Amino acid sequence: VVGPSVFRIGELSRRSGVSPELLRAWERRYGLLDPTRSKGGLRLYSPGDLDRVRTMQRYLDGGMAAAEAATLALREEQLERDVPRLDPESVRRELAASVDAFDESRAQGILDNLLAAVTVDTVLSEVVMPFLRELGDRWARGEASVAHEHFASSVLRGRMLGLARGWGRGVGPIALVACLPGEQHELGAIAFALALRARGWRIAYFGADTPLDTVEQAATQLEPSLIVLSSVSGERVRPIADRLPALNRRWRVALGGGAARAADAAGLEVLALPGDPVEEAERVSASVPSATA
Amino acid sequence: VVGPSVFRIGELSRRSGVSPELLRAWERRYGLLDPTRSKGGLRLYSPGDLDRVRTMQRYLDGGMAAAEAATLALREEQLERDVPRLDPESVRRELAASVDAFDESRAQGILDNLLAAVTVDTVLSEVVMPFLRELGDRWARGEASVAHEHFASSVLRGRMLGLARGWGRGVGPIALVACLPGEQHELGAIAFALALRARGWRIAYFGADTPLDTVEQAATQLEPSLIVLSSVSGERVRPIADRLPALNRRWRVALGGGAARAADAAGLEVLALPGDPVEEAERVSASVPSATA
Amino acid sequence: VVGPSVFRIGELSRRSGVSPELLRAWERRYGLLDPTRSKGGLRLYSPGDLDRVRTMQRYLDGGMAAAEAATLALREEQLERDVPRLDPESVRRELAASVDAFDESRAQGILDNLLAAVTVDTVLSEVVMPFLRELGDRWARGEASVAHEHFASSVLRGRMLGLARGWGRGVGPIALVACLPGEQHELGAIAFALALRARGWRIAYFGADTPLDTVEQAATQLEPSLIVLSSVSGERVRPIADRLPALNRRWRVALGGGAARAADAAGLEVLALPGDPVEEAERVSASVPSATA
DNA sequence: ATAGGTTTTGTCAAGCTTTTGTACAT
DNA sequence: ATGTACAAAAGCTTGACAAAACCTAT
Repeated sequence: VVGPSVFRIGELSRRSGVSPELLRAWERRYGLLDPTRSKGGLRLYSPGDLDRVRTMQRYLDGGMAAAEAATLALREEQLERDVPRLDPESVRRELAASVDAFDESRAQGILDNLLAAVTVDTVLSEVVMPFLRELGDRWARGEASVAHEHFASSVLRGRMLGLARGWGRGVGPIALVACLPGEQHELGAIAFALALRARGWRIAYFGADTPLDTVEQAATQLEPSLIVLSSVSGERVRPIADRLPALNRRWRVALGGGAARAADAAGLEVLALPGDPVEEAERVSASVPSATA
Repeated sequence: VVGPSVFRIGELSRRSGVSPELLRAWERRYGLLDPTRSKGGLRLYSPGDLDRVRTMQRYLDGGMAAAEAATLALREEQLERDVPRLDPESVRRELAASVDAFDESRAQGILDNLLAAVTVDTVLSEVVMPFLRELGDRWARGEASVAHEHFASSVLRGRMLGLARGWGRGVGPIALVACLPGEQHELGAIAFALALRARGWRIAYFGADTPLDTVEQAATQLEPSLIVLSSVSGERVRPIADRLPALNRRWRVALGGGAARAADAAGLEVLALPGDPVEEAERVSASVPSATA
Repeated sequence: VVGPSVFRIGELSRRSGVSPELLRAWERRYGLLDPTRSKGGLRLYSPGDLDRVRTMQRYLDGGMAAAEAATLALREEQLERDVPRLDPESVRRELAASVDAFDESRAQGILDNLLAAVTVDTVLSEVVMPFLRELGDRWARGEASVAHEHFASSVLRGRMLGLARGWGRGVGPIALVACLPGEQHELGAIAFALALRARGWRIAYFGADTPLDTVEQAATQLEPSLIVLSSVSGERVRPIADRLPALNRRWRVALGGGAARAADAAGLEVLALPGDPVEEAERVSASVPSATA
């Protein structure tokens, strides 16, 4: 991430304007730099090291004392000058770190920055969904606890529902979104609903563990253009498989997440949305006639 | 959120103009500051501490005794932290205070809190639009400067255009939104467009000072369900009044803001939207047939 | 023009300007060259070897020591790689296509991808600014309409102001950024401000068409380390030329864009920033040593 | 506000090693 | 052409020092 180690101390000094002695002092005292060494023991610095020295200089110019300047230079994020940007990989890593520390305000800050820089679609498909997958994997490997998973999903759920505010309003086609009976994981469903909303749909959202009767009753009243039922695990499908055809006759029914794969396997005729919520939303949305005035 | 502890007492003194001895006295006597310490025992202050000192100075300048000033400075911070107030009145007051101080970051924070709690519609009609009106009034009374108006509208515009991201996507009816030729104030137009977006419309936005030829050309390409032309002042209407009927024959044309009142007066047959952007958007949207699947 | 495809050490020396002894030393010490041999044992070099020697020389001139220069010359490809493959040309073409179609959502998608791949600096100087220039050219040639220009600048402005969120926060030096009276094009000013932000500055931004009184008043309150006034056209400078010296005495004033060239021509003593916003920001930032509060 | 002591930080020096261009002998 | 030698330039480590900035307590 920092580039090859190519400068000796003299060159770093020339480029930064900091004397070699001082560079060594900063290394020794604050660990500002950690150069690799040549075979003979000479320090070798990378372009990233040069950046770090310059950052340090900026803080010094700003009136900070060396020790504090160095601390800040070492953890760039703290200093709140972070330009929002999206490197999905590192954002996910940061998000993971904040979840590990149960640091909600940091997590919110990361999401704030992200949303300031980039569309909701991209946040969902490049950060949120991959992050959830990774968290699941880490949990499976025993590296993350149930507590972490709970924490992460409550933070993300709150944030996404914040974005969702008002999503039932308007003139677009209506999608009724719910999780299958027994299913507690809502995030996939919410992400899908948000992506539809970004495409002008109106959303009626029913959350986790929704009985089919509820769905049917609501649908009778709302006459949605699409009913989306979601579950992570495919096992939620079997218990209600015999009721889906009736539902599907009357409305257009789609299954999302693990349920989609199970439905495919079971030969159900419903629309399957097994993939990334944003992509599937795009696909579904493209297949619906557009509104006219 | 006070930030990292990075200033030694000398720097805090330089930035606040309060001597180090006095800063130490305030700490000892009133507990105004509670700096962390370096390994060697030096005081380390955060940017938040600097704010507190400045608040203290404000009270002192106001003629208050040091003890009282300190108590108030401490209490004020307490209040800011505890009360995530949603009372529109006080939110507008806070927003005004942050604009008076040209404090972008505080203004953003207020808007963050607001948007986390409340729909975009509400933010627009309860806070942003009234705030702009008040700012205009204060300006007319000589209490606010052009500088404040410029600053405020930059911040709000950025924020609202942030919310706008992706508003061209989807399946809803298309609204072409622009400001009349010569009109530089975009905020009303953006607010209206956002409110339409919240109702599922697709937006094509062309910004300030848009020539009618431009509008016509874009409309030919996009075939919008509605063309919205906005201006604060009614004077922008006369120069183009003779061209509106032709436009209105081919598409549905609406005028917003001051332009609406002027158009009414001039007996133009276009749709007039003189009121609050959100209400007008609701009205317009209700009158357009909804999309069906 | 094409020389022999192999040459002996004397010829390589003449062409590269490196003494034969040194060439042999580089071969022995760093394995920089691996010449074939003539029947009699003479070294035979290829044109590729000459390239490698020249590369080595480039690095040496760049201040690197011989061992490092050689290592880099040997894995040239490795180094090129760390510029993430981004073809600015084609991105700009795509952007142009989406603007031609007034397709906001596609434009946002392109920008999302871009921000995921490279820094804000790069987006500005490789894509946004060149794109705007091209759009201007296409407009001059009658290939793009005012509608397209309006549309594009709305989208880009929203995006850039999104990235701007929080740019007033922090501890860096303050830059007051505004467009000259009469100037409506803000994108250059915003780009410059973003580039400064990425270098640790705090930004107070006042937008298009800002009266000098406004600037002065805000400056009195903020005491910025730099005042940046921008305009595309040089004509905005004359009307206010007589007021600049007074401003410049009290604060450090810079003119950006077309205004910079006009100011130079008029013999004004202010700092001129005629070039690419990112480069100029780098230059300014290096030359303004300290923030004072 | 002052006095007397401590911490922080940039700089310097001594003594030794590594690196590298050039020179020379075979 | 090869191998060795050499000396200047640039680095390394350890240790020390003094000015500036801070501390506490009176």
